[in-house]
Amino acid sequence: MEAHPTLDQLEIFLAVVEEGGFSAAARKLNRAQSVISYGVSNLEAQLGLQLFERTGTRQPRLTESGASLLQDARRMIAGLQMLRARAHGLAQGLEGEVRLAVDVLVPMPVLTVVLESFRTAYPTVGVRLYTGALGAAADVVMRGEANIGIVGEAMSSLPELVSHLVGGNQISPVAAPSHPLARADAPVPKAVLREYPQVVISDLSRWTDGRDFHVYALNTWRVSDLATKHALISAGLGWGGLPVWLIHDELESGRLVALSLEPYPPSNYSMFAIRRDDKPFGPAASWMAERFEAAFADFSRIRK
Amino acid sequence: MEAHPTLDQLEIFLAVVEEGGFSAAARKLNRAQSVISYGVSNLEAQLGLQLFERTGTRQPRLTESGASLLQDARRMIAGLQMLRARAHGLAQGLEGEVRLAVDVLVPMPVLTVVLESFRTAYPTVGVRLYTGALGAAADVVMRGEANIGIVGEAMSSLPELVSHLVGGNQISPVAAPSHPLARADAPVPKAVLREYPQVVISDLSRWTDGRDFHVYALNTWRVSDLATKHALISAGLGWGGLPVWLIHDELESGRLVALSLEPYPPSNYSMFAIRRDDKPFGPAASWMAERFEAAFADFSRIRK
DNA sequence: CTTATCCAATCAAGTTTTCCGATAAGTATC
DNA sequence: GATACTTATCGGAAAACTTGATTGGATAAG
Repeated sequence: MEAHPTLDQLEIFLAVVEEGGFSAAARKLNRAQSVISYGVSNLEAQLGLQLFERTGTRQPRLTESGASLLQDARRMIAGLQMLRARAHGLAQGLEGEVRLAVDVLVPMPVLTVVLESFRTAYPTVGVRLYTGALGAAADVVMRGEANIGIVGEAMSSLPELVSHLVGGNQISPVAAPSHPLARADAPVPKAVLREYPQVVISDLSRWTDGRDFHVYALNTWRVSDLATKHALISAGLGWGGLPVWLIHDELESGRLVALSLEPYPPSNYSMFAIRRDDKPFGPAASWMAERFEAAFADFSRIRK
Repeated sequence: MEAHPTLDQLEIFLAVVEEGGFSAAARKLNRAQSVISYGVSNLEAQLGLQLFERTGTRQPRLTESGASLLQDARRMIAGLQMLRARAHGLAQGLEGEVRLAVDVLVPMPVLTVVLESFRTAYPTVGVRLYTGALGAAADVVMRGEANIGIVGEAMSSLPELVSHLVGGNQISPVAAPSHPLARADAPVPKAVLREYPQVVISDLSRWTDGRDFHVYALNTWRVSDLATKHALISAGLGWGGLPVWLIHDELESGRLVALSLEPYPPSNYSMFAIRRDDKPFGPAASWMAERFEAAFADFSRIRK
């Protein structure tokens, strides 16, 4: 009653079920047949019930109870294999977890493709994901909460960070078709531009405090995330820069219009993988950084 | 390398982490302190890594690897307890699984309340849920695929079934307010009624084949589920009976109108728990049947 | 500074468990 | 009925586990 079932016993149990017999299980596990018999009867004694119906018939059959417990046994063995795989990875220097901070400008298709392939390549390495605008993602890396960040150019040049170019991102100033700028003569000079409210992502981290990028208007809407910026611009409340991947369909269908502005041409916003200089990548993190580079390349190839 | 970690070792590991020390873990587990030492170092050897940082310090601290594996270890022990609990239940005659077939007329709030309380009362008993209209649910019980059914009156009187009244269900003929019957003089006689298309749930099981209940119209829409019936009636394509619990809000707001029909008054449709006479309920199934009765009672009390 | 206390590691010895190989008893198939 | 295959069981050997005592080290109190 005190005694626990053993993983060994559960493994025997599974082998018997899968192979359909005690002897076959013994062969599969490379152990004596008596061990199987012994193991099964011990397991049955500890659980206080019969797992197999073996009334002299050639093949023992699972009882109903056995079938119910089979699922638990499978879970246990799967968990064991997971644990062993993780331990094996850790023993070889793999991280137990990668904490990734991404800027909101990283195209979602790139992010999902990378995460998906990462999961199959490193099933034992957990992923923790932080997202933030502009400085926020870099800030998380600076504080050591994330060990890899994918951020824009401006953030990657801080002295405590090591950065590596992984790809680019087309940003274009846009507005709703009903917006006056959409119908103005191109290119719009700076002096005109500043008269129209601009939607700007603002960020509360200390690294970008007070700095503005491509802000020309006197009047700004400050939002904290890309979705809100997108919504405000779509609603015609103002103009602003948005990544082309996000609004590709809307540009095609005319629900948004690309603006031609003198001081703000459509620009390629480079993205960098960053880490703190005193926290080198483990194998999984550096694999992930390479994968981001490849995914960015694939992504811009498809867009063209 | 071949040797598996043992559940015993994992339990020791957890105890050390929770108690914060080897000796404390020994006290908790009522075992000699050397066992803890032995067990931890064996586990570390088998996994090929260090779990604790113990550089002469008073309290051993988890390494990063240890923290990663801790979660797996917890899962394993939780799984073990689940398995043992299920085995304990099975040994005492509990079912490993209850297969429940419900008629679509069972109010969803009743069903969810019962399933929720069942899950807390019998966490080790799995539930498989079948839903169907009219005969379908009873059919599943007849065929032995489900061991408990909650069905309407007509299905419960088959000779191979044992049935028990668990509650009732108000059914009312209704139509959209735009429907001619909604504005007709009440009560509508049968001869008039048959001129308007009726939406009827039809069921393909052999037990109700060819039988119809409360079908008066010459022209019928035959659908296979309640949601479709509901949608067709709401759209004004026809009239038909719907359970009051489903359309309570729509009756209040006037989006549906209760009809007063001479041959089809609002009726109480009784619901029965059924089982095959040669397959008696186990303890969990009979608890569930009782719970359905209580839930139906609560439900109709609240509706009043 | 000394002493007492608590801790983890290790060792030797006894006990229990597990394993193997052989054997027995039984069942399908030919 | 012979044969080839099962599962159960037993005895002896090997391995693993447990215990209790001891050691060396770190902390806290006197």
